[in-house]
Amino acid sequence: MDGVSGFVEEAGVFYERLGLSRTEGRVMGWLLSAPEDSADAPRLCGEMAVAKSSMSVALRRLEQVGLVERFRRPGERRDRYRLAEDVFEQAFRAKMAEFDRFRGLAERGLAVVGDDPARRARLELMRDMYGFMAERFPLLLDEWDRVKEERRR
Amino acid sequence: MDGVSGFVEEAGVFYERLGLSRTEGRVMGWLLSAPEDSADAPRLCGEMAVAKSSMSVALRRLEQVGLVERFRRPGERRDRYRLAEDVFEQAFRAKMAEFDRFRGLAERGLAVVGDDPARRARLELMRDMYGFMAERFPLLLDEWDRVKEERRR
DNA sequence: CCCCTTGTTCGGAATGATCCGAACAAAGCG
DNA sequence: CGCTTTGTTCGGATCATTCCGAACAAGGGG
Repeated sequence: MDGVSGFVEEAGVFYERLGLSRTEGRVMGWLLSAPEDSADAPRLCGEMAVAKSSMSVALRRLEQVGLVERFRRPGERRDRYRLAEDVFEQAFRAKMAEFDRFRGLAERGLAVVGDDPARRARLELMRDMYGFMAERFPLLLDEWDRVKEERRR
Repeated sequence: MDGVSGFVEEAGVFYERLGLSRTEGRVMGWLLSAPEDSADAPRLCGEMAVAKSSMSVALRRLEQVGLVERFRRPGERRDRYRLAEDVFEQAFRAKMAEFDRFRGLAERGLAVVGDDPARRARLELMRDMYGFMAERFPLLLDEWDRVKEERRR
């Protein structure tokens, strides 16, 4: 209870800001702080008082985004859900993709703007900066992998 | 009219995904591709067919977020608006702040979760990773500044 | 002192997203 | 073949956000 359900709720509004729905965010929060490392749908429904239909779409979307994995133990009849092995890395990659879409937007802008240099300068800067970031981000992830390994010892 | 208005609209939905409103996003798009580097409110209202009340709140919020600057030429009676000098950098810093809030969320989780190691491990990983990113991000911005200067020559 | 311009605030309408309960599809078991 | 369990889809209700038009404040000429 208690502190935990507060945390779940907080995670809900948190992830909501990132484009997930409230319940999707709550599921993330619950799984992040869960006693077990996976749960089935009825459990999650009861845990956060949500209709199973809503839970169905929430889980499916979390799965599609790559934050949650769906699996089934052999012989079992219902699916179970757990955080993807690389949830955080996944979230970062999503951010990176966002950067790349920004670069794309800048390029679309350059395509429609004329050739007035002053007008192009801003968009070129935008394209270059987001391009730079999209390029460097994977390296940062690699570096994190190394640091993580190092800290583990 | 033309490609440009299409671009403005596209920018609208783009920035909407980032938490701005549609019209706020359109303003960003218009300023990004504008012939002049600033505009006043009536101009923007006419340009994208929006009530001046809506434009008022949109501009104020863009100003508060730091994406747009409000200024007035001496002797003039109405405000003008332009993209902040460091729009993109500003946007990146906002992202970084987001990372830091994530780290905070992880810490709140650690505070409410017990001391079951398995349960703490995930949240600790989350805290460390977002902490790492929040730490490295400013360096990336510095690096971009250098690269930008270098390319300029 | 009055009026005109500029910008903000307020109440209500419209739009969109989310969520629920119920109906539906699929699949395994007896 | 039924029956049960599990998961998805659908229509409608609810809720939040956005936007508009009108009223309101502030300030600067004349």
